[in-house]
This record gives sequence, structure tokens and C-alpha cells, in this order.
Amino acid sequence: MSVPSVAPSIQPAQALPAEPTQASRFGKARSAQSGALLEDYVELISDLLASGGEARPTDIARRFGVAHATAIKTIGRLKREGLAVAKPYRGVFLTEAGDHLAARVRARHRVVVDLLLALGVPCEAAESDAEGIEHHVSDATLAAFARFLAQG
Amino acid sequence: MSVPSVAPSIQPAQALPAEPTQASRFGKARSAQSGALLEDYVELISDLLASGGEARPTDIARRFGVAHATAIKTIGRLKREGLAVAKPYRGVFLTEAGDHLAARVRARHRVVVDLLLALGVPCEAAESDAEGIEHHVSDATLAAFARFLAQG
DNA sequence: CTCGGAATGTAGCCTAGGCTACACTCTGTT
DNA sequence: AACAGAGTGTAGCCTAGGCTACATTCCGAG
Ligand SMILES: [Mn+2]
Ligand SMILES: [Mn+2]
Ligand SMILES: [Mn+2]
Ligand SMILES: [Mn+2]
Repeated sequence: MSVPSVAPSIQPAQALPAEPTQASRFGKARSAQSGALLEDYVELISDLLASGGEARPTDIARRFGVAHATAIKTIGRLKREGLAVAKPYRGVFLTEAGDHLAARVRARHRVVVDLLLALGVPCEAAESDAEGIEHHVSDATLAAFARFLAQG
Repeated sequence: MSVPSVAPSIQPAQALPAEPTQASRFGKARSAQSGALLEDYVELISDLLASGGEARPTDIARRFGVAHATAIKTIGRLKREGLAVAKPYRGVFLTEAGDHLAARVRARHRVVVDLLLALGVPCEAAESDAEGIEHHVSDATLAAFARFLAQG
């Protein structure tokens, strides 16, 4: 997950290699991707809670276009990661960490869409591409996007 | 419909059209991601073949920062998908399809990096983020990026 | 020509994230 | 109060993409 700037756990320290550059870039892309699904989940759950008052597994599954069992399994992962809480048959809620993450993800999502639109990308393509791009936008890049949008 | 503005209290009985929109966007992002690794592999193999004359599993593995067994397994997938050919202990080569894909991927990669740099993203962040972003850039978005770079 | 080390390949294990099938719980209607 | 149907949860299977451990092949020194 890239948004909260959470550092990876451990590294075996690979001192010798002369070019860890390229490998580290691929590694970053891989780990960013692993957090993408959780980011989308907290964002959607936050939306559902804000608008309808409750976030049910079936609603979540339908919005993502996956089977309800898949959504439930991912919700379990959200719980393990401390981003959500849920008691059986009682809907899903976000922890403070989940709420905070959702806010960052939502803001970043908006900036990415706005940037694409500002560059002349057609609306539907902007929305569609942003859904994937957003998870690979670092803080530095996000800041650059915001600067560009601010000045016009 | 991206981030909902406010609570729309009641649905206007739009039961039929449902909302394949959001689900299809997530679906696109997911499938784009599934091709990301193969794209990076053909691009790297093409680079290795062009510069050194051969692409060996160990080289590939080192550049990606993964175990050689992982690289070999992915090369197997490239072969299944008709993008590469490889005989045991003889190195990896690209098919015509793989070559074409590599060319497209390389061009897109360059445009994405150039765009980020043009927007003022620091060099290393641009290279790093582009490695993930590139796989989610549609043709329409790529065209918009190119237009922006062309004029300035 | 032989041999040892590097490269390559294979086997098996793990998690994430899909799916279907089936079982259980809740709830609105009758 | 009962029950049908919707919603929820569980179990089990699959593939992709990581890993380690071990087996095999190749090749350059000696
Ligand atoms: Mn997304
Ligand atoms: Mn999003
Ligand atoms: Mn890439
Ligand atoms: Mn690339």
C-alpha cells in the first residue's frame, strides 16, 4: 500500500548488486499493486457508509462486480489489517485507520481524474484509467499533479 | 459516477440499468493489472536482446529482483501466451507478437515518463511511478499525453 | 578430458484474489 | 407464528506470482 507510506517489513540487505535501481522500481510497482484492492475497498465502504448509512457485503460485491464470497473474503483481510471491523450479519465499518486511508485515497483519486481531464482525456477513459493509475501515484507525483491543476 | 457528492437519499427506481459502470471500471483495472507483468517481461527481454544479444533467465530475474525460479515460471507463461520462445539452456527470444508488444510497451513507457517529468515530478519518482502507471494508460489517455507533450 | 561452479530447470509450498456450491441467519409478508 | 427469499458465511477449488530446496545441464579451467 502506497498511500499511507507504510514501509515494508524486512529486507535481506542486498549490498553487492550494482543496479538495484530497476529492481526496486519493479518492486515498488508490485507492492503498490498489492495494496490497490484494499484501497478501493476502504474508499467504497466509506462512500457507502456516508451515503446510505451502511455497507453490506452484497452491495460491495455488486459495486465491484465480484461474487459476494469474494467480497467477504477481502473484508476479512481488511479486518486482519486493522482497517475495518464487522460482526456477522451486522455490516462493515471502518476503523480510524481505515477512515483515514479512505480520505487519502478519495482525495488522490479525485486529483488523478482531474489531471487526466485537464490533459484532455475523454471523461469515461479518465474515470476508467484513474481507477488503476491512482494506486501507483506517489506523494511526490501527487504533489506535482496538484501544482499543475492549481496553476492551470 | 465517481465520488458521490452528497447523499441521494432515495433511488429514482432505476432498477433496470443497474450500474455496470463502476464495476466495469474496476474490472478493467484488474485485467490491465494481469497483463502488467507480461508487458514488463517482453520489454525487458527486448532490451536485453537488443543490447547484449541474449536474454538469460538469471539476468531477467536479477533485473526484476525476483528469484530465478520465478522468472523461469513467468517465461513459461510468456511461451504459453505466444509471446516468447525458449529452448532449455538456450536463452529466451520473442515471437513476432512479443516483439510488437515490446515496441508498443516501450513507446508507452517513454511517453508516461516524459509526461510525469513535464509535470515537474522528480526524476526518480517519475521512473518509479511510471513503472506501475503505464499499464493502466489506455490508448485514449496515451494520445492525450502525447498531445500535451507535443505542444507544451 | 575432466571436473567444479554457475546457470537452468523442477517440485513443492505459500498468499492473494477469483469462482461455485452449499449452509445458515434474518426479515418482511402472510 | 411461519415461512420464503434475500443476505451472509463457509468450504473447497483454481490461477498467478512469489519463495526455497534440490536436481540437472553446461562450460571454461586446468
Ligand atoms: Mn482504484
Ligand atoms: Mn478509486
Ligand atoms: Mn511496468
Ligand atoms: Mn516499463
